[in-house]
Amino acid sequence: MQILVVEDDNRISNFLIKGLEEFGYLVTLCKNAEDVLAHYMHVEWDLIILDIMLEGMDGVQLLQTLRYKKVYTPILMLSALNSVQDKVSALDYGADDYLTKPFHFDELLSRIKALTRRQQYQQQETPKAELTFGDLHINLEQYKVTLGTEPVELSPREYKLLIYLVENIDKTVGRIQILNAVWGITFDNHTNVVDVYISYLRNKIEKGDRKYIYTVKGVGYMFKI
Amino acid sequence: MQILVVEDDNRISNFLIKGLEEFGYLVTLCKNAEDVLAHYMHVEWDLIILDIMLEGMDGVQLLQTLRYKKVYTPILMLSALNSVQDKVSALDYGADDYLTKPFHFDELLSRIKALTRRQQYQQQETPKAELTFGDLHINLEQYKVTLGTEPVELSPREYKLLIYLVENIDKTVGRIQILNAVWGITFDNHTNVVDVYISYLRNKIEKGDRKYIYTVKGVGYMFKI
DNA sequence: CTTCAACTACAAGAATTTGCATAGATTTTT
DNA sequence: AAAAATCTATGCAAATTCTTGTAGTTGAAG
Repeated sequence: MQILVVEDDNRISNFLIKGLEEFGYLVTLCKNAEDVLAHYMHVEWDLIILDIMLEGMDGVQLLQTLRYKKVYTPILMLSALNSVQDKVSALDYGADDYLTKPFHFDELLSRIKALTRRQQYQQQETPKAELTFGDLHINLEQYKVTLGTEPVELSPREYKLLIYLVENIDKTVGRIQILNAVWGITFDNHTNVVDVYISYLRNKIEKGDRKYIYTVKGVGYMFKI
Repeated sequence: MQILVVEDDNRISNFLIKGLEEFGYLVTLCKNAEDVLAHYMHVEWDLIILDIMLEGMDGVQLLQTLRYKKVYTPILMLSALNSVQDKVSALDYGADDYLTKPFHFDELLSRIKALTRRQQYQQQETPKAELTFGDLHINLEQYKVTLGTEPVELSPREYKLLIYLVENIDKTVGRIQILNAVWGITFDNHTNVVDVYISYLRNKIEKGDRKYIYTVKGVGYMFKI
């Protein structure tokens, strides 16, 4: 689930990103409205969280522009004020929901769930806590991976990568695709972090001679039992 | 057990919060009806305690609005007057119980117990007052923790944190999640209070070499026997 | 079958982040 | 006023992340 956060206050954006990531969302931050239009529109976001108050073009203007451009991604507006006027204009211009700061994180989560319900049933109709692939066990609640009975110590990034591969089991996923999903949207394609982390993962979960991660030359990687 | 108190008189709210926390409830205060609708509705409260007299939108109006919005959380109304009219309209509009100030705390407690009985049997078929994890005993009624036979002196915040971790036993809880549940609403993630209090707790309950609180790197903490 | 360019694997280490302890400032309670 | 509790700030060691550079692999053209 990819969420774009448009917010120029670092304190708030940090809080949002960290919190949402704790709950398994992939979050990308954009600090101003102009950049959203210039660079972030070609990505298919599941949700956009948009602050009303922004330097330069403000949130409502961006909202208007997006809807004018026929972007129908669910949009959740954030505002510091509980101004009725703001709320009305936001909803008038096509926002899907509206939340005033500060809020309980639970509340944000439940609204996100409501707004992305359409997509959700595909991914998590029954959120399983335990996944098993041969010897490999992944406990999603405990963030714990074991190989047979042996625990596997994965760093956060390694874990995230494994989860992504596993979610796309039997499908080849490209490097850029992985980069987007695991590292967040980035325009840097002169990096080989993906290769490096695939290598780390292999060292940790393919200690036996069982193979899980297959290289698809020229394309990317595939997780397979 | 999470209780929301809606009350604008500080004297009364302090009294309620302190008293309820002594009996192990997690209490959140909201000072006006508007904020309840704006910020607190999407949290799954076990009980809402609602003063009839409030600045702005009053308790009965809020009650009506909540029920109209299909919020079926048990609601206990508080009133300064023993007005039959108030009582009738409160119960008419869907309050579950009604209490006039001043009241004996015992009475409030027994009504809370009655109102939350429905949920209780789901969570704790036999509502245990005493939780035991290895050497660690937590007496919820007496707000007392012992390690073996040795009493453990916890500050209120430490206790609240412990209870939250224990309620989520075997599940990893993130820092933001903890911050929200134990410290209340905040946008501040440039704080390390959670870490500090985890450390305090560990010092107090892991005096032997038994471990209870596990760090999940990059994510948060997990309570485990 | 050999060659070679493109692709992949991974070691080493620099840079950054994280978790934790400690000290002390501030607030609340007694 | 004293004590307790809460929270901030800081430093540091260890873990993590990511870059760079090199060696190895692959597979298609000759």
